[in-house]
Amino acid sequence: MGRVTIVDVAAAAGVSVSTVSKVINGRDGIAGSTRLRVQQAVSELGFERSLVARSLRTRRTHVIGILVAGFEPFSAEILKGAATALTDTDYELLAYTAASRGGGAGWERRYLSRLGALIGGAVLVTPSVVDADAGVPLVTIDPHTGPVDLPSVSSDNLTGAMLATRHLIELGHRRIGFLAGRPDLESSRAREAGFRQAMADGGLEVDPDLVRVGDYRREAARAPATELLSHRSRPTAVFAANDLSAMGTMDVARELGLTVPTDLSVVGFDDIPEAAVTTPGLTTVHQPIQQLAATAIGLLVDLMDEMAPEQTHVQLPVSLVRRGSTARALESRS
Amino acid sequence: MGRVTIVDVAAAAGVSVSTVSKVINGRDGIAGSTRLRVQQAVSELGFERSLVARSLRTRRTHVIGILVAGFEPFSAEILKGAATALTDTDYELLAYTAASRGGGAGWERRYLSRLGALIGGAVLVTPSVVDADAGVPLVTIDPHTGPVDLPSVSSDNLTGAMLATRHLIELGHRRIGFLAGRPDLESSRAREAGFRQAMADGGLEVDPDLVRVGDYRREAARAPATELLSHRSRPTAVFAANDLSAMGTMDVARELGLTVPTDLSVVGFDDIPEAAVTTPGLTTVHQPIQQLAATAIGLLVDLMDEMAPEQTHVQLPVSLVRRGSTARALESRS
DNA sequence: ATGAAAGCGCTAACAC
DNA sequence: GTGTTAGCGCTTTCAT
Repeated sequence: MGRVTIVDVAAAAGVSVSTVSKVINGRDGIAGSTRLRVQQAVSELGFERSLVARSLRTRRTHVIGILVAGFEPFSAEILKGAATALTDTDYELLAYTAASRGGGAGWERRYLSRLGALIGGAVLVTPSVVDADAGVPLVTIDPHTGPVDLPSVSSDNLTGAMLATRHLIELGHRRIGFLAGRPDLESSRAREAGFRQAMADGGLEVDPDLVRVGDYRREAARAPATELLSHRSRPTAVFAANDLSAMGTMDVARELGLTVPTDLSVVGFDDIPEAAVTTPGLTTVHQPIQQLAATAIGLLVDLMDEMAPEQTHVQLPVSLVRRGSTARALESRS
Repeated sequence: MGRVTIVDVAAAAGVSVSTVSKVINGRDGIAGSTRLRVQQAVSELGFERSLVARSLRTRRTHVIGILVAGFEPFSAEILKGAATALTDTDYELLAYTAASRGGGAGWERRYLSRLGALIGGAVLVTPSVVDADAGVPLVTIDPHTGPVDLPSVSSDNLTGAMLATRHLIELGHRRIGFLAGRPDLESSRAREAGFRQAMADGGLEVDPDLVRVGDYRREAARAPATELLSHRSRPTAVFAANDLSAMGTMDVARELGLTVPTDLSVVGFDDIPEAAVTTPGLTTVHQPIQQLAATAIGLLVDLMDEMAPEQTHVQLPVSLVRRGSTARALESRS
């Protein structure tokens, strides 16, 4: 038998659909006996109301959308953090992404339109462009650089990048390459700024030839990493703007016959779980990704409850995690 | 301005909504000039059709649902695998879960009802009870034990458990505890069977006191693990039915002042990325989780295209990954 | 080639 | 206390 609808329940209980609707929504003004009859019909038929039909009609659901450009390690951590933050609440979580790579530019707006009122609010993960109004409360994680000023949660990317770069400098590296991330994101800019500042602080200059742009994906890092590593005077260390790019760089290094960390030190950013599994383990800047998510969920829930959150731009601290992918620079070794 | 609907587009283009609908759905029987005018209106207004309204009307969407009991490491890997498998197709991916713990019994059916035709098919991850018919094609990953026979994808759990147990036996362990998983899942039963068989093969008997039941969650492992480890004659090794339980066991061991692997060896199952990050790293049975997902997606897409998949029950191979959480048994050490 | 109208499952006025 | 009705945004006959 097909899906059971409110009409079936009404028929079974011998009442009208609006009565059923009132019962399942806990409205009052319903005789106790009627309520009972309806409830019985509901459980007998195993009725569950359609989120779709309901959201088409009302302007609010209890579903939180997490909109991401793709399911990769970073967003997966976000999902875990969001779920944990929502444990034992009655919210439901809906993560959405187009399968096609990155969803294309402006995916956030498209997803939001497509989902409509299905979700009562959304967390946008690394969004590029969003026009402020979507009809539902929005919170961003690691957002783009730009004019629209949505509540946001991010890490202290500047400090993180300085930590990573300084670590390399302390190991004696002088020629340090930088593999940047998605240029549209604030995080990416901050990481580049941190890199440059730490280099300047260390009295080193940045060779423009040793700066390349990736887009945070492992595969996309291959081309720029290859350029970096086949440079006639190649760097002895590379700071990649995220772990996936760093892993891509290590892939390329291996193919080029370079040993990490002997011939090349590599530092990433994020500290996704995968970073510990590479060989050698990846030295990286730890971002509290799950906390980022929990914080975003906190802000969003406040917004959905029509409470003004206390802060609308939250920045969380980062730290350096040393693993096996970095070592003293060759020339400075005994 | 509120969300732009098909009505707005129709008004802007000076045509009826049905004409707009035909254009955006590529139906023919539309004058070229009209089509152009509509398309222009669509892009000018940034119109994106509502998945919700559409799915209410039609009986099929291009959205694949991944229904999970929660976003934890295993399901996160599934998501990554599914996304990778669908790269550059025009499917969209929607992962859904209730925030409340586990979603309650029968969550699969509830989610399915709530989502209705919003999704054109679904992958059910570790489902307990599903009545076959949901109106859309369904594929399960690591399903329950029971009568309903949906297409399924799982790992060779029996062999995996034997591998893990045999490894412990080879290290000289004799008192080996087992921390089982969700009893409703086929995987859990198979892992227990594998454990028992390997024990028997090794000429060891299973002490019923050393078998406890968890439910695959880290926190839920605390109680049974505590019982196991505070047993008067405690085991020198524990095989936990999944990594999260194994990590919970290590948590308890630490609190009890036991050092892993010196005082206690621990083996898990799954090889989630987190397993490599524990201290010491967790020895575990590697399951190709992302491949499980890719396989399930393959079956589902066939079903959605109304093609009969070649096989409906797929089992993937596993392997043992040795890390730091296992060592020779104390009594057998020099 | 185009439009009017019905209807998907539900909720919310408003009537009785 | 309960039922009737309109309508959310869309697709789809069926007229015109």
